[in-house]
Amino acid sequence: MGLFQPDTDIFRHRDVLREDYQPEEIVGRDEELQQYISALQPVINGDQPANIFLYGKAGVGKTACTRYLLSELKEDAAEFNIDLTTIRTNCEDLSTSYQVAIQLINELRDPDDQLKPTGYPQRQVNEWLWEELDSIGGTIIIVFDEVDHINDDSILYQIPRARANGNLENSKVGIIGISNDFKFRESLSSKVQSSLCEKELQFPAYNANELRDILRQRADLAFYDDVVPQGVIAKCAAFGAKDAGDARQSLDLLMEAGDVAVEQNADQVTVEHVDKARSSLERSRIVDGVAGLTQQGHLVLYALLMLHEEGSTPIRARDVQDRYEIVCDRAAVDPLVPRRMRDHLGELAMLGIVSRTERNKGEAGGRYYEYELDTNPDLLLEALEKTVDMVGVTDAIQKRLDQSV
DNA sequence: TTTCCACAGGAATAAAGGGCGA
DNA sequence: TCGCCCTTTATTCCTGTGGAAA
Repeated sequence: MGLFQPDTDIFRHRDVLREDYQPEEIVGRDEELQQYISALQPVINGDQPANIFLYGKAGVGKTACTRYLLSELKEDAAEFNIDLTTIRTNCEDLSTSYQVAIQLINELRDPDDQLKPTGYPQRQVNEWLWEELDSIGGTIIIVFDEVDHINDDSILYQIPRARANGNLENSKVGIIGISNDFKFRESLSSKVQSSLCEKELQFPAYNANELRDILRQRADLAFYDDVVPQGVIAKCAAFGAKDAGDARQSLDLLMEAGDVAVEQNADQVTVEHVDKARSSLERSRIVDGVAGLTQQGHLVLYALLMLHEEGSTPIRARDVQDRYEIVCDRAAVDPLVPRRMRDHLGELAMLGIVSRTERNKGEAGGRYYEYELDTNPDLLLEALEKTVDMVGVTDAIQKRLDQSV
């Protein structure tokens, strides 16, 4: 027998479980779809499209509904001879309006006429953007997914106003902004709020029943018959429901569980596979999170890890600072000021690596956060050691620690 | 009810770094 | 190469905040 042989085939169409799969039918979002349809109605009437703002936690179907409705809208628009173009931009890796504009231009331009991500004057970039948009003509809907990643909102202001400001003549542009962050709306300047948030749709979290329906629908397409028992569906649904009614998490888990089953040559996915999948997803989440940190982020995490091992957590930022400065000293790196160190702690909290609890001791001690690890420390250490720039640092710290013992 | 603690986190700004056109 | 432009990381300064204590 050769080195390679086909896996046991329990997957019919594995891609059905992927994030970018577009289901033919949306489950459990009837009410939201109705509201969404009426918000998009002006397009079919040939009017200027409304700007729509969608918010709701991760994995509650905002993107899926948008994709689904826009493809329906395109078909219907064609029927009524309406010239409709839709552009989707994920702002996940874009932090400024400048980058967003470049990304949009590149999406509209030929692949051999692309802009580099930096180096042009802002005004020039804007002019190019209006040129590209105006040359399309008709109705244009631009979807900004994860719009909260953009730190300045100037593009969200400029695009809806472009026609009024004389930058566009042939095209009617509408924006759909999608965000996980409820506070994002508040953080927008009032002029953007009034234009972008003409229509607001809120997507509530899925409950466990809706999650089960979604998982069942996808599992029936993704796997062969009788491969996924109801107990597995229920377990994956419970996992998503526990966190935030997150369908994406549940689907990822189901796919990973399927992969585990394939690896083990099983002909059914079992609850044990789900457990294994869960820890493997957790592991890669941590490893990726840690790998994305800067060296200073690693040092802060390392300091917190040491404190955790000593049983000193939960701990307030200023006490972390003391240890952090020692770590920096041993690693021969200049320590950051407390304000900046707190930013790194906040970033760790955002990644879910550490958790923090607000404390308030009033006049006696003021208001502050206490931080503690929210992750398996062994996993963290493993992730830290995997990270290139930490290799030398952890070794150096370890060596000096050994010496000082 | 007012005061006040001690940090949270926003804003302004600087410095370093990297890509661009000319 | 130079000057310009944007990004990232960091510093400094400052206002906001919630609840125990006065």
